[in-house]
Amino acid sequence: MTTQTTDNNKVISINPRDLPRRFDVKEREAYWRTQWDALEISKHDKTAPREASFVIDSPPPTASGSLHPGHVFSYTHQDVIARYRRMTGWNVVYPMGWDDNGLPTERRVQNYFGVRAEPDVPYDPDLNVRKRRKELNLPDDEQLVVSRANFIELCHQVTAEDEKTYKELFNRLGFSIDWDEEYATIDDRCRGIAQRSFLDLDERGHVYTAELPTMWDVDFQTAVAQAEVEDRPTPGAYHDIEFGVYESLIEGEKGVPESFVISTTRPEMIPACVAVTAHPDDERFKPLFGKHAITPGFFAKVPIFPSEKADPEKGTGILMLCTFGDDADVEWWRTHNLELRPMVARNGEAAPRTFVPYGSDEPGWGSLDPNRAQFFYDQLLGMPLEKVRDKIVEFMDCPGTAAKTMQGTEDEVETRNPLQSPPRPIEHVVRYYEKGSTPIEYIPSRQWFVRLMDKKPYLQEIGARVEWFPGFMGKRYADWTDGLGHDWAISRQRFFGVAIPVWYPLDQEGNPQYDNYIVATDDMLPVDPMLTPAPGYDETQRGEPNGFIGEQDVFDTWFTSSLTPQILARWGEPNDRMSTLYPADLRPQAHDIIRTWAFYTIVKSALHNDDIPWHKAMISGFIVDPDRKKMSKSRGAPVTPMPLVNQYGADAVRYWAANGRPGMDMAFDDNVFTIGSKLVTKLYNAGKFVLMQEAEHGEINTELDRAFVNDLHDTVRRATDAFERFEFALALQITETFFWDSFTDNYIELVKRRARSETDPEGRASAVATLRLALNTLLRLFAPFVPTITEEVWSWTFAKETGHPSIHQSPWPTTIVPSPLTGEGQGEGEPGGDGMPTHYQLTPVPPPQSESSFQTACRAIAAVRKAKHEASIGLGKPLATLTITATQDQLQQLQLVAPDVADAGGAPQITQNPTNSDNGYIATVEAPKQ
RNA sequence: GGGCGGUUAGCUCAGAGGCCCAGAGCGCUUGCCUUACAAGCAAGAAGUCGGAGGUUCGAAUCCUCCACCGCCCA
Repeated sequence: MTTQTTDNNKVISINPRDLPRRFDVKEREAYWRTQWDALEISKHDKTAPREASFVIDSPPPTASGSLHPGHVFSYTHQDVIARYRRMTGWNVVYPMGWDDNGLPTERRVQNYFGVRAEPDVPYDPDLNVRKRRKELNLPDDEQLVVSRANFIELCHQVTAEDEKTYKELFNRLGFSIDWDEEYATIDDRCRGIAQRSFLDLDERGHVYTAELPTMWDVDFQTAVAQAEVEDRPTPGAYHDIEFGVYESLIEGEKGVPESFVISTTRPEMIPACVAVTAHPDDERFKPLFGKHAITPGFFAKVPIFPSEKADPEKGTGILMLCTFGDDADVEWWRTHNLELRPMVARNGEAAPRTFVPYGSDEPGWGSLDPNRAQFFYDQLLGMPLEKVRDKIVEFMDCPGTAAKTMQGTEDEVETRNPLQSPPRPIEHVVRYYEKGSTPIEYIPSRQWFVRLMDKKPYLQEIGARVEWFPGFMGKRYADWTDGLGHDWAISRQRFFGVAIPVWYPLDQEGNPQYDNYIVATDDMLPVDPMLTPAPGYDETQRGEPNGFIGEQDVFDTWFTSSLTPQILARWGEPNDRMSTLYPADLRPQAHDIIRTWAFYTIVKSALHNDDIPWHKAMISGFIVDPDRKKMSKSRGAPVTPMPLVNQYGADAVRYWAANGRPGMDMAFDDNVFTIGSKLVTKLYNAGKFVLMQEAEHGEINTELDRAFVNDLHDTVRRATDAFERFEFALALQITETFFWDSFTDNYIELVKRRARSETDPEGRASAVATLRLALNTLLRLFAPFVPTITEEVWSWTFAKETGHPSIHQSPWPTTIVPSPLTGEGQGEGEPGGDGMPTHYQLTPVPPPQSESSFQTACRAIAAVRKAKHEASIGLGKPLATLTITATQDQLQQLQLVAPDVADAGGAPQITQNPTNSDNGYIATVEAPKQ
């Protein structure tokens, strides 16, 4: 690009012939990405004080997940804010991390390599999966069993590859991420911080370990937390099954019914039934309260008690409690001190159990007829619950399971089958692990928990101190917190995760002393208790009586990712920056993870720091299908972002994303990409036109120009206001409308001739100065949205003129915006120190005689166009005469800008025709005689 | 069942007390190769602002109820 600098008194203009006719998006995007790296536009000043910094706690993506338009959408929102904040003088800290530990990666590794980890397999330092599979002649559908350490290595290998794909897209889109701050939630640093978090929570008494019924996924065989569970409509069936009444059948008590019918969707849980309940006001069952039921087939004697929570409308109104069918069972079991009969093994199959007579010393489940119970039960062994259900229904449809047979053998007793009628199919909602495909079970197991149930009001109070954009998202957080039903289960029975830094001493018999657990000391972090001995022990004592064992479980992924503000601030590390980077300023994220990421981050910040994790949370919406449904991978080919960038260019894709307001879902509509491309082209062409005008430097002295600058100021003010409220979509719209309608379609057309005038050097200088001021300003307003094209046009002359090689390092065009330089902004800012750059001031231009002069000119020229159109005169054709009819007042207004209007209309001058009726400006035109 | 959003032109969406007797882009109709731009410019057609009440001089906008769509939670 060459610029012409003829002499010092002329503006620097460009020769359009130096520029390609069309903007080569791909080539220039690649060029500017490289330039931005060289100019370090994404770097921040590590020595800057807290109040001058703007810290973005960006979401670390799971790279093993698939990229989709939603990523582009919400990450663009962040970058728009980051770029805007940089221009307003903030020291923007914009890091990026990867949240790769956890199930999605494990699953991907399992599928990708065809492997499975097992804890006791020895590590193979030279493992080559493909080779080994071949050696063992494994069929494709059989998994190779590898060691935990090998498996973890494979996870790292896969995520490293996947991260590249993400990084490439992020760079293509021009995200101004500071990659110096890159982290992964599984790297040494983050593992250390996650474990430090555990140590701190332990010290403060917020964690505990206990053997409790916990929500469990039988496929992945791990505990899951409430936040990871979702309800899904699932086909099921009601089974009406008759239970016996002990007091009546066995003891012969009069006035007590012999039996009652329970309607259940989970007949497979009958062996685990430990009680029966109905509503206390339910007349039908009042005689049963205080008595005992006999379960069909397994002949357990279980109490029948009244409970307010039983719904008389549901089923037959009386229900069985099992250990454990659902949340309510857990609650009843706890409050009524019921027996524990857990029948589901961790793999989701019926676990081996022994039935014994009541009163026996043998361990086992009591039964009035242990032999028959055992006979039935043993047929269920090794079956998944679904099969168990079928089998039990089968049992219930034969007389031998009837409770009444307790009075004698089935031959002697006239009875009927417990199953009263064929199952009645229904659809009901069932809880699933969000990544699983088999319903959640409640299985008693030893887990680690963070105590939350006692902290709801406190957590709500902290959440309320965060400023949410849009505001209603704050209510989502409050509602979720309000509805918490469990403490946070933080242990997971996985491999690729952060180890829980605890050990358990073993007693003389080699039994673990869970309550006397040993935690790591801070200087050991990060630590793997499976590899490092507990403090005070040596490795030879591992697993030995009086020795120790290390905790095998790892943390819930959210346990680490909830620490992103602390990770960024390097909490507890030698270069701890908590005092300069914490709490963060902005948490951008989508609304689906308010209950997880946002919630847990607030939990951690509250418990560790008694503070908010960030001042503001900007919540992005979702990308939905054109039919308003959630975009799903299952339906058709998913849209992947990279082809979109290739097709439309990064700026156009960003334009699309920036059109989605915070909190609002947006339909996927490729139309908007086209609009974005058009904007890019328009900026290119408008830039070319403005900068090719040659003129002397001069004052902006013409009424039209001054009025236009006045409108430009107004646009800057409104766009800035919108940005300050995180309404970037509105800011874009304001800028775009002004650019397209006011600037290119009207102002440029009005001054085109004057800008080239040979006879009016002052008017020409004024026009060119205004054009350049407007372009310069509008480019800056657009820069956060379409960084490439604005940088391109900026580079032609403005980079040199302003001394800012990159527009992205140039100041935002206003002085009213809050920033560390003006001492406003976050509310706690201090005035900027000496040597800080001053804001870019719009050239002080004197006010116009009438603020509406520009609008007047626009209305008048529109009337001229209309007249020309109606007279079938081409817009570019000259006119012999131009008469404008309007009221006296309007004509007076028009007088101020008449020469420009006449010029733009191609007329020598305007003939005024006053009228009393106000119909706006009406033009009458005459073409020149041929 | 509860909470939160949404419902405006054929499509995608702005507008949240008077500046709107209703706006943009796309699509549609008509005209224009006007030396920045045909990926453009201009002129047009097109909507009882989901429904019903209410407040008000005045309601797309505020209040109440209802319907439908979506999300979250039971």
